Amino acid sequence: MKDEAQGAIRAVGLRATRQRVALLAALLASPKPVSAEALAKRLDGELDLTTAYRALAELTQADLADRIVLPEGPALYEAMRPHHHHLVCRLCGRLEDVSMCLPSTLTSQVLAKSDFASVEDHSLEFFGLCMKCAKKR
Amino acid sequence: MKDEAQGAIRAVGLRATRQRVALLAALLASPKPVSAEALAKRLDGELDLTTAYRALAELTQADLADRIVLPEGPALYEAMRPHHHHLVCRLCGRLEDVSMCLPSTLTSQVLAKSDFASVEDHSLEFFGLCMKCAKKR
DNA sequence: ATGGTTGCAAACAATTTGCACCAAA
DNA sequence: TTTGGTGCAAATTGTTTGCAACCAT
Repeated sequence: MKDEAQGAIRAVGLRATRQRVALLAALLASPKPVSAEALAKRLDGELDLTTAYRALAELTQADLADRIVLPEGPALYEAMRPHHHHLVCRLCGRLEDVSMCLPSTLTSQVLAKSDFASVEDHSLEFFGLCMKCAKKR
Repeated sequence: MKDEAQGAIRAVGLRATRQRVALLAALLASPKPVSAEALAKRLDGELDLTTAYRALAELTQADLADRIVLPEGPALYEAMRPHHHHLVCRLCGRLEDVSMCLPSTLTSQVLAKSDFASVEDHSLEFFGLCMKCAKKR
């Protein structure tokens, strides 16, 4: 796991410091997106929260990590995986992966109708109620 | 404009205070989404920034305003209009409306494949380069 | 060796909260 | 009149920056 992290970091031209390797390894090991604070806490003593923010910014720029911004709370990070989206419970925040994506025709229609030169990316999150929270109502 | 704002506020069961009416009127008058701070500044003396935040939260809950959270910078607000999305320039932040939306079949597929009880809403923003910024490269 | 990287403290940005005063219904 | 709303100041939360010590290459 650490080896994979180390290789990936070197591959994008970054120095493989102890902290960055530990961070990416933790990210790869995490089944769910996590906040910078949670990562720093999980790796208590191995890296400072400031370093976590700096490293996450680098990994995100290098496309080794993905940064998810939700309407509430801190940004969440996950190791880069095939393009996907999320479904978030409005009440408890529970988060599930969504593999489906926009039809590519939609993106080209958006570009065609716009005054933009290019449309390169999008963010798409779904909001609803998870089973548990739906039952409580 | 103020009358429209006052009526709308009363219609959702909120008190039509001077500040709330001014805020919603400003929101209705604004062609583009604006931050709470920009609104408070625009209405300098008419309402405090704190009040702006409080009022915007109420209007948003009452579906009179929409809150847009982008990956950077403060949340932006706009008077509620028919459901739509945005296209944001990665370099200058220029923001354009997108009237197109997800095919409804996509949302039901997402629900079907998930462990959720319902999918009620989504956020969808597109990112690209506006004409001006594309030329500068 | 040396230039990028780290940790700590301090700054910052966006937003929220507490509380005494004020105003809409 | 009374219940909720407002402004101001202060607290919180999330994130960034400055800088001396440090370590990967």
